[in-house]
Amino acid sequence: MDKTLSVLKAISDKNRLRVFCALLVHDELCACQITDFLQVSGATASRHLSQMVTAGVLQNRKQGRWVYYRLSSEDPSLKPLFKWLKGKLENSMQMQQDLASLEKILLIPCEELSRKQRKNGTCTKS
Amino acid sequence: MDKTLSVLKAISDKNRLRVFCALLVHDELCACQITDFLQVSGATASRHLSQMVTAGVLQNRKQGRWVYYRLSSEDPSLKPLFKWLKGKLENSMQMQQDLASLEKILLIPCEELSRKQRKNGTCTKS
DNA sequence: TATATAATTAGTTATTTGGCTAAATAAGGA
DNA sequence: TCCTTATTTAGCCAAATAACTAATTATATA
Repeated sequence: MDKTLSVLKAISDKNRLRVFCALLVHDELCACQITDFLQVSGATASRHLSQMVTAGVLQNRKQGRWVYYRLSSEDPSLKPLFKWLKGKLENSMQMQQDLASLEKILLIPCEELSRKQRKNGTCTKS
Repeated sequence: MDKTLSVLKAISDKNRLRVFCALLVHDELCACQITDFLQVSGATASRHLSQMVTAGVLQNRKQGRWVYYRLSSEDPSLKPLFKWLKGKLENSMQMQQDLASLEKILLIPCEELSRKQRKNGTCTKS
């Protein structure tokens, strides 16, 4: 039950659920892209991501200085949950807005995103 | 997304998930039975229950002074989630212990449970 | 090797949450 | 009607959580 609880907790926060949604559509996203998308500090994004990894919802891989996250395929028993969430969320307003803003973010190279984040301290609009 | 989030939050607390499990097995339980089973104050149990009702996870019916709770059948889109949870939880240690303790609780008439709860102030073991 | 930098961890603070007791509400029965 | 009582609501407090900034870690490159 505790394992299941940690999975549920990992997706029952708005920002974490937004990350989950984003990864339903875009197989893999870099930490800096997720940071920009959520409009929170890099540290905050990192903590959310690591909680999701610990719960087994996400997995990550490090490539150079960049860390890429994707939905975990480790535990097949999560599949039905993921599928259910996809059905529930794919037509939500929030998700559509998020996907639109992601499209723009993905056009910007990671270097530039990171530079912007460094400059702004915390992430701000545009 | 907010609706889905409230469903997820409604089941991502240990005590609320335990109530959910109990109702997977026992179609309907009285508030006082749930209170005794969770070993928390009646007020606390009531708050958890009402959160689950608000989220659409449970429904209730009042019969005289007693209020009975069951899993909601209002929203069919929740079915797959419930089914998934059932599969994940039905063999958990916690659930087995809870079901065993529920068996004993169900032997006691509600009047007696309530009397005990009133006496103890907060609920205590045995 | 030294510097720059993406990400994470530590430390702090504000908010949310879950618990309690006490008071209020609602329903049955004398 | 008045009293009892099952449940809920209100008000409070402690613990958990999510946010930030600053410090640390790990990696690429000059």
